[in-house]
Formats: sequence, structure tokens, C-alpha cells
Amino acid sequence: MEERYDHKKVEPDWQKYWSEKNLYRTGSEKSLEKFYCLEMFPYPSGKIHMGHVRNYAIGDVIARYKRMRGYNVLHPMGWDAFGLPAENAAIKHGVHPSKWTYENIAYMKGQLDKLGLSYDWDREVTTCSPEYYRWNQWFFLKMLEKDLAYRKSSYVNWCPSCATVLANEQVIDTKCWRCDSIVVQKELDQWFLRISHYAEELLQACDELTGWPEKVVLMQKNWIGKSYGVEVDFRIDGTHDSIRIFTTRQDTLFGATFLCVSPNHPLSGKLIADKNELQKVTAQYGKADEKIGLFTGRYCINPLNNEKIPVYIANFVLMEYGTGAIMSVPAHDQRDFDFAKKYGLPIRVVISPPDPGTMSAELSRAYEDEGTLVDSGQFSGLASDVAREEIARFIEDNGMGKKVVNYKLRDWGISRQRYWGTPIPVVYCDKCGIMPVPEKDLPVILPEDVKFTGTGGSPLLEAASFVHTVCPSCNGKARRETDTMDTFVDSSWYFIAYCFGKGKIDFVSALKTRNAELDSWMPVDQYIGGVEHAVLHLLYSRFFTRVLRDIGIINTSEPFRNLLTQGMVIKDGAKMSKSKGNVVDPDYLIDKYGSDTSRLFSLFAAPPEKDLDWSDKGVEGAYRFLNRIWNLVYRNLDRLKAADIKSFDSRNPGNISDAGRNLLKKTHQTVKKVTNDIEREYHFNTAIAALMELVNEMTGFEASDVRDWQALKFSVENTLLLLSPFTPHITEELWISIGNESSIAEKAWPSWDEDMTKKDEIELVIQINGKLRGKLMMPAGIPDEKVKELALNDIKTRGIIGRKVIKKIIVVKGKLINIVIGEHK
RNA sequence: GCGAGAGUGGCGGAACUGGCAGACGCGCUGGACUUAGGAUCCAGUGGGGAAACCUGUGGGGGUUCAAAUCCCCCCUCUCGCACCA
Repeated sequence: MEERYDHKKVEPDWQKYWSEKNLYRTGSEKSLEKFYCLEMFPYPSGKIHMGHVRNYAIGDVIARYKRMRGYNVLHPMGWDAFGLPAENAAIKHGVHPSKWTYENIAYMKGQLDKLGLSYDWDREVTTCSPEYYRWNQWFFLKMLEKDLAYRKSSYVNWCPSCATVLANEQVIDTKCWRCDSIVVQKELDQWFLRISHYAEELLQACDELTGWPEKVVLMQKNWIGKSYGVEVDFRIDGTHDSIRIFTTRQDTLFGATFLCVSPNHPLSGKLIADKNELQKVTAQYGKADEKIGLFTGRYCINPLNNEKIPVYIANFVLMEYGTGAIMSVPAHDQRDFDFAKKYGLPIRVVISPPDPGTMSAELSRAYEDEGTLVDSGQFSGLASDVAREEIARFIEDNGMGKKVVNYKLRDWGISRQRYWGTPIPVVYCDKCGIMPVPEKDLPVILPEDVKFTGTGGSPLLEAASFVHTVCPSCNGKARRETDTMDTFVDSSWYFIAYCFGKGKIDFVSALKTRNAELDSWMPVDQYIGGVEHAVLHLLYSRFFTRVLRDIGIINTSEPFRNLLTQGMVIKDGAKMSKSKGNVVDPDYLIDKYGSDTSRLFSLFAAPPEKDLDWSDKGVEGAYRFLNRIWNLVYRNLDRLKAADIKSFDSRNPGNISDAGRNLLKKTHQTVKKVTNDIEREYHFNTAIAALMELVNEMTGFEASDVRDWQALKFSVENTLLLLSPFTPHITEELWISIGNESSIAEKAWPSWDEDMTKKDEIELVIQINGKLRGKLMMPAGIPDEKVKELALNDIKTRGIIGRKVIKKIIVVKGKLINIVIGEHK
């Protein structure tokens, strides 16, 4: 009799149907408002994990919802296909990175299709294909032209035993991942992108990222790390040289009792004669655990008070930030305080706290807050913030230094001494020097025929036909750059690549004649991905978008209008991971319960931005729910099919049973709630809960006449429509089962009637002195006076009030009445 | 250390601008149907109490007719940054 819900039958059929009909191909209707929905593309590691399922389920609901709301939706997917694991696989298992990557892509694409995700595969990008990475190279050339790419010396992780450079993730506990040798730092010439050029703009624009989580915006701001201060020259006593320091606390200048210089500072070699001693400090450079200093025997003159203070070389002073030298004010900086204690240096208080009682004669720690200046010459008595201004001006006026703004943001080093990445399009000519590869010679193809040994550096170094080339300028012998680009370059513009029509990424012509597609699709309206990309990927993408804007390709500055950072998938109290052994395999889940159930559970168990606690029992609950709907429809299939609601007006159903009318109202209420929950922060969990309530209501509903059956059909249809973005397969199936035409994905999102969402009768809460004392049913919209009368006449209320005096009565419309009573009369 | 966020039943989580705490789901208890049930359906389910009622949103104080929600203090956990001068 009844047909049972069999996801294995339903899901593949509909996936085939969607694919054959090309249902999710991006439309070209210019009249519709656009919506660009994007999930962070995956690295093709082999198989998708539950984090992917969650991420893509969220994105798919949004994309499907927006389509039903009448938007022209762009919902693409691709592969972040360059990267280290492919190379590691080559070293360990002898499989070529290309083969490994493309096989993984094929498998994972199959998995995504099995999830029923509504992607426009026509626009798929794969970053390891020459058609894609040629644009990395092209952008690089453009940035060279604009002086946004440059070369400088920098340090890399080096394994002396394998004689190769290691990525940070290949350094395990300061040791090489392959041979356990201690990793050392080695200096190499590398390519950098000048993201610092955009530091100020990237910071300012943070305030416009209103559709981003505040947390992420804050992380970006902190990463850029702007600070205002001054640079001041301290003359080295007995010489004409001076050391320039940077400080943000010029109000404490009179409290400086020594000066610290970075071991990497150009002057440090001059300041200290003993190279061995200097080497000791240099070896500890940047080590957070221990602060060590070395007295140089030299003194500097504080220009503000002409005081002689000792100069130290200190391992904690970073050469990369500020000027590589600092003044030390132990009384007002904890780190300087600790250093002074360690080396027996004087501590001089120059800032007095607002409440001086908090400051004892013998300082136990530095006072770092604001206060009033003391012992600071003509500036004594000023508040710190005022003094900062005054002293900065004094320094500038007297040629002692200048006001400066500093950023923590460093330029982006993109050189990687690896094979599986985009070749950097540069050649080195003995005669002409560094020569960019001419645009017409792009792409510089990554050679396939190379050997992977894991030792002796990048395989590209051994690829003779790749390395040996001719200089584009003098035609003489030249050597190719063998470094490849950081894979973050690939992902910094892929969202723009999707905007080109099918298979036609072409920035050259987009530069010649503005490509309307790009400008019409950008920015991404909704971006969804893990919070682990809160800084790097998102910042690089913001940077690239601006570079492309300035080159003249797009008119967008901010790539992502709204950002949703979904939480992790947790099981047994920890993030799912192979090493913890707590992973749930999506293949298994889809096989056992189907993709609808998998999607439904991951959307129901927690709001998207929170961590999701995995529960096998919870999955079964989701599965049960789908079965309940299925059974509800099939149990009543003939009557539902027979019910004709073409001309049925749910707002005015005519002569209908109370139960039928209530079901219609509940349906309207649910349409409203689900719509609002999706619109408001994508709270899918409560939206699904509302649908469960409606299904429970329908299950308990007993239709007794034609109108009731119409009401039930109306309710079922709306449930299916509302549920279709979450569980697209089962809703398609049931939609046609009750006599409709496919596809439900192409139907309009239902609307509600406000009057139908209002209750006829309300349950009024009676509080006495703020405590719940009873409830009364009364018609909605009843006047306050009448509410008071009914409440006061309520037998129970009267009993409680008794002979006590009524002090006050508060009525909250449609909700409650609070009667405040006092003592006996 | 700095910055951000969160503490609600046995569990995941609800509660829009202060207005019935615990929606929905899981689990649990009882029942029905069954040869059987780990299927399905029905009922119950914060704690205490036979009940009236009392009590309850990390702890303590406050504002208010009314507080999970607002204010102050404290505790715990999670996540980011971590020598940035």
C-alpha cells in the first residue's frame, strides 16, 4: 500500500534530472536583481569532510532560497588545487601531483553532486590548470610594472639534511617532517607583494564591512596594526652617529633609562666589537621565552634632557618593526621593567597615576596607563595624552625627529621553493639582470616531467629544459626563476574568475574593454567559510581586489559584502580529525541516510556561526522527520492529489472547520517564521524547528470534508516549498507525487498574509507582583479596561488578592497583566 | 599579558526591542500495536513536593511592576593575537 521513503531511489533520480535540465546554470536575465553566493572552494585533499558538508549545505540553502525569491543567482564552485599535500604524495607514493590532484577532484566532485548542491559547474575553476594560473603570472607582471611586486632578501626554513626549504607546516616542533633534523633559518632572495601600500585603505575600509562578523573585522584591524608615534634620534655619545628609535609613548621620554637595539640592526656590528658576544644575542633573536641583552659599552644622549643612557643589544627588539631600536622606560613598560630588574638598570617614574596612592615607593610592576607627567621638565603637569601631542610637536620643531605612523602589516612574501604551484614569470640574465617574462609568452607552463625526491630542493631546479632559457631582451643565455607562488595568490581572485562567462577567463580583454559581467556580479553578496581564514585569505583577497581595481579591471573595492564564518564540526568534545579518530565519513552518511538527512541535520543542530556538536542520534532524528513528512503525504496521497487548490484562497477559505482554519493559520505563521529566520542571520535551526512544528500539526490533523483536504494540501505544499532549500530531493519527489509539476526549485517562495498570522484568541498571563498566577483565554485585541475587568474577576485572582490593596496594574497588550498588591486594607 | 565571545534541563539548542524560561530535536519514563522491536504511534518529561505551592538561566549585588535579557563586582570556559615599542 504505502510507498516507503527510500533516499537511495529518490536522490540519484533528482540529481540526474537537475543535471540534465541544467537547472542551476547561472541565468542571464538582466531584469532580475543579482545575488552572488559563494562558499570557500576546497583543497582537493582526497575526500570531503563534514566541515565541507556543513559549509556547502549552508551556501546551498542560501542560493536556493534566493533563487526562489526571484534573484538571478551565481553559485559557482572550483578547486584550490595547488599545494603541498600533492607534492608530499609525490614524494611518499611516487604519484605525480597532477594525477593525484585531478583524481581527487573527480572523486570530490562526485561527492558534491551526491549532496545535491546547486552549483553552476559551467564556471568551475581549477587553479592548477594553465588557463587559470596564467593569470597569477599576468597579475604578477602588472604588479611589477606598478612597483607592487619586488625582490628582497628574507629568511626561510631550511633542512640541512634534505638540503631543502620547508614550508611552515613541514616544520614539526622545530624539526623536519621527513628526517627529524633540526630546521635552521637560511637567507634567500624572494619575491614580495607590496600589500603595505594598501595598509591604510584596508584599515579604513574595515569600518564599511558591516556585513562581516565584528570579530573578523577586529582581527583584520589588529593584523594591520596601525599605531601613531614618533621617531627620535639619540646621538651616540662621542660620535656623530645617532640611533633612531620609534615610540608611541613619547610622553614617557623623560623616563628613558636605557636604549635597546635589535641584533639585526645595521649599527649593531659597529656598536659592539666582540662578534662572538653579538652572535649569542643574534642566535636568540625573536625567541619569546627569554629576554637577553648585551651592554655595548656605548651611551646615547636623550635629546630632551641631554641625559647619557646606556645602549644595549637586545634579542627582543624586532628589526622588522619601527626602526629596529627602542628607548626603554622601565617605570611604564612591563617588558622594560623586567629587563631593568634583570640587568640592574635604574627605574624612573615620570607618569603619576590619577590616584597616586596606587603607586608605592618601590614599584612592583610598571605603570602602563595614562596619568600626569612628573619630572619631565617643561612638560611636567600635563596629562599624558596632551603631553604626547606637545612633545611630538617639540621634537619636530627642534629637528630631533618626526611624527610617524607604523603598521604591523608586512609585505607578502610569495616565493615558495616548491614544485606544485604557479611559476613566477621572471628570468635571470647575466647581462640584463632580472627580466620579467613578456606578456605574450604567458603562461610559463609548469613542466610535468620532473623528479620528486624530497631532497636537494625544488624539483624545478633539476628540470633543465625549464631552467635554461633565453633572455627576452638580449637573447643571451638566461635562467628561469624556479620558485613558485604561494597558493594564497590563487585564492585571492578566484571569485572574480567565476564572473566571466562559461570557460572564458580573459583579463586582457577585460582591461581593454571593461567586462560588464565582472562589474555586474561583483561583489560577492554572501561569502561563507571557516573562520580560520579570517585574516590571511580574506585580507589578501581585499588586497587583490583593490589591485585589480587600480589596474582598471573592476570597479569594486571590497570583494565580499557579507561574510558568514561557520563554526567547526565537533564530536566527542573535539574538532573532527583523523588523528583524534572522531571523524564521520560523509560517504557513509549519505549511503545510510541520504544527503537530505545529512544536510538537514547539519543545518538543524546549531546556528551556522556556532560550533556544531555531532550526534549520531540527532542524525536519526532528522531522518525520522523526513520519514514523517513522507508518510504523511503517502498516507493521504489520493485525497491530496484529488484536492484542487488552484482557486483555493487560504485567507478566505469560506466555510471551514475550526481545525482546518487553525491549520491554515499555522501555515501562514510558519511561512512568516521560516522566512524571517532565514533573512535574520540565517537561523536555519529555528526555521527547521518551525517546520517540524507544522508537520506535527498536520500529522494530528483529521480532515473531515473537502475544504479540510484543501487546507491540508495547501499546508503540505507550503511545507514542501519552505523545506526545499534544505532538503531538495525529497521535496521534489513529494511535490510531483501530490500532482504538481517539477521542478519545485523553480517555484516562487511562498508568501504569508499578516492577518492570518494573528491569533483569534490569546492566552493572557496573569501575574501578581510579577509572579505567574494564572492564565485566561480571551479574544485578541480586547481593550485594556476589559482585560483588567476579566483578570480581576477571575476566581483564582480574587482569592490571592483577598483583602489586600491593589497598588498598580500593568497591562501588556496581548500578553499579560501584572497586578501589584500591597498590605491588607 | 592583550583582544573578542560564551556560560540556560541528562544532551544539542529556543526565547525579536526587558513581559509565560526550556520552542524544536535527542535521550529518558509509561502505554498501544506486535512472534519480536533497536520500527511506528500515543502520553509524560527542569528540580523539589501527594498536592496547593516552592524553586530555578555560572556566583554575588543592583535597577524595574517585571531580568536569561539592562548596570556593577567575581568565577569558569572557548577562540584569536602574542615581545609590534
